[in-house]
Amino acid sequence: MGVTIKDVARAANVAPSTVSRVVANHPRISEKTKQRVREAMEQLGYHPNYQARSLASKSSQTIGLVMPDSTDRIFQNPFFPEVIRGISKIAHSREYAICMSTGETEAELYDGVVRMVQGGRVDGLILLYSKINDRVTNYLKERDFPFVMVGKPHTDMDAINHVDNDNYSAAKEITEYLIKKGHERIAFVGGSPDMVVTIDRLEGYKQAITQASLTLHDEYIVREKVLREGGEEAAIELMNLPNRPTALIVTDDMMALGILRVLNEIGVNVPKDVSLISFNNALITEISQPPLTSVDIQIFQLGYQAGKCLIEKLEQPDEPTKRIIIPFKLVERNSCDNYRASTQKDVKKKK
Amino acid sequence: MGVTIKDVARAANVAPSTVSRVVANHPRISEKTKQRVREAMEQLGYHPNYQARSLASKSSQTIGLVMPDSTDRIFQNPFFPEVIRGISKIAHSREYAICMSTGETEAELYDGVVRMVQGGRVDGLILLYSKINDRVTNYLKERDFPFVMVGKPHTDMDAINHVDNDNYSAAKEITEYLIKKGHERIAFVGGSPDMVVTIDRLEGYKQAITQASLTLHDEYIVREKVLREGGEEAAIELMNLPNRPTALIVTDDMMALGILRVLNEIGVNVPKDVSLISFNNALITEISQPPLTSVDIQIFQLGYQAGKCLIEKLEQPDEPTKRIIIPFKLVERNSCDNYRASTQKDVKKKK
DNA sequence: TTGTAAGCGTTATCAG
DNA sequence: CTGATAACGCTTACAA
Repeated sequence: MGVTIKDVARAANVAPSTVSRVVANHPRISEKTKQRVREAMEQLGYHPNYQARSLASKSSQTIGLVMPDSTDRIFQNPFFPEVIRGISKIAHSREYAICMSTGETEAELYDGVVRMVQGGRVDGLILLYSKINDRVTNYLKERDFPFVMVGKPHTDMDAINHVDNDNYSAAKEITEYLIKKGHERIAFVGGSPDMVVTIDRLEGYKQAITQASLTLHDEYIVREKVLREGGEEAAIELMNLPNRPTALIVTDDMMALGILRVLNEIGVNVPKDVSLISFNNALITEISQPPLTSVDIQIFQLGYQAGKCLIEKLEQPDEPTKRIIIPFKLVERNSCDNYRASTQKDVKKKK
Repeated sequence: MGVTIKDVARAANVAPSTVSRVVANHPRISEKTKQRVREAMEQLGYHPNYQARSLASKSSQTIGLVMPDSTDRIFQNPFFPEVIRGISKIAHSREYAICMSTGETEAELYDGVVRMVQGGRVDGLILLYSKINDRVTNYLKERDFPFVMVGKPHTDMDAINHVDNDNYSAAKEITEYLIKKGHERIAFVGGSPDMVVTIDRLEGYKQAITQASLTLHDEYIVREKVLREGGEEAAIELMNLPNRPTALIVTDDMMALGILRVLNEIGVNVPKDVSLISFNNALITEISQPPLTSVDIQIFQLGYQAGKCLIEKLEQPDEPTKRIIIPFKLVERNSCDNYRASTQKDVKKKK
């Protein structure tokens, strides 16, 4: 295919090993030869062969990305491009390549990961999801293969590098935010119940409700597997409740958007009749009408820090296990309003 | 790191080369030894080392993905996850890995590609964009490196494998669709003017307008670099025109969504006052209110076929250059209506 | 500071 | 049908 280290060596009148050293910027090499070799490289258009390098050095300088299985349409969630952008950024600057692994089913995905790992294609992995009892996670832990998780591990928190938001606090905070606005009947619409993020946020929500001495209604809690369709059905059911909620916490912008639509269809106005608040702060929250109040979880940072953490681990294997918490920020737009009893049929107290 | 071909050979009492043959499913090998070797592999948990394999066979079995530079927020466009899903599907089934290349600037991106190519990291590339005078494209053409483009090449159409929609016809068709609905003042809001897709669609639009003997107003044609913000400004300008359009063709769903919002804000109702039709048929078109009429360009297929085309090229280098056209389909939702003069101040004729 | 030579884990070319 | 053996392009002791 191309020009090899030997060609360069010949051209520069040095040994191949010297060229290798120049490429690696080895300190004990004279400036003179460095110059000479670099010129030769330039002239011949030399580029190191990564396969050979990997083979010899037993490191591929590439990071593997593991997506959740793409059976549902979760993939269309802008979350992924954005984390990837963050990971790319740091990877690029540290000269790591990025390899993706996807699969339609969990088994396919697992297979892909095993091949990547055992085949030596990647030095480490970043898991772009966190769910309970995950085969991939178990496999990696068992093999003691370097990886970092975006999200909170369900078990072994202290043994798994991860970068996450404080989802518990975030959910608690926005619930309190709604309570402060006078809402007492607040519903929670979460994603798949086996995603850790759902669990955490639900916990924060519950805590806030309880702490405010409000009653926790089971009917107000919905967790749906499918990102969109589920949310929409859930919304209708919630609205059909005899004592329907006046505010909705939705754990994903896309889902919230879907809910917004059905609400409109059945004549429920946001934010007048129902307040809506969601997570992720994707581009669409700005575009939506009304623009959605949403929790900015800093997806880009999530990715960037995950990448950084992994690379550090790879380059200094004795680096301690880390837990990195990315701050969140509530971005207020126009989907939340104060509770006004007057607009509701089933009036309670409250002015 | 792990168990190698030699370990397996020893365990099965054969030569390493025999193991290699078994892995490759070489025909001239007895069933007996195949069995024996396979058992040994199973027992030892053998997985071939890809780096070594690549080095020896001079093929990496991986496909590189080249994204557009991520300076604007184009990356948040659901187009990308979806093409990637398509590419993944075929890649997975043919046992190819996927390597991503991104960069913030064009230069960074170009660098990444060169490293991938010259470093032997990938056997071929898929470009997920098509723009005029692209450095990456030129480089690949010059080196005669296998690649396929998603979209239509600006030049050398016959020499570049590509998969595309017939964007000219698509645009023409939807323009005619609007004309049939009675619209005579139809505006075109496209993306960056140096993306080939913008050029093609604009051409189709123009053709339809001219063929219907309507006048082509320059003020009705807008091309904006930035995906969202641009579109929104454009919409306001269009609406401020003395003779404002009654229908808008927007070349991207996200953009259309943004436009939809500003239209609402300035009191212009879609579809009553203005009809809106867009491209891509992303999930958000269903969620939007009103749901958007959009052209389904079958993004998944675009990716799948691009992957297939590349792999075929890689495995049979004498495969002729291909041009694959994926059919589109207009998906009617609720953002288009018949033109009704009554709702407009500046009444023309037309019933 | 630089050169020599032995791998890294495969595949491929010959023999047999 | 199977076994030696030489690459593949690079890194890295070990020498010099």
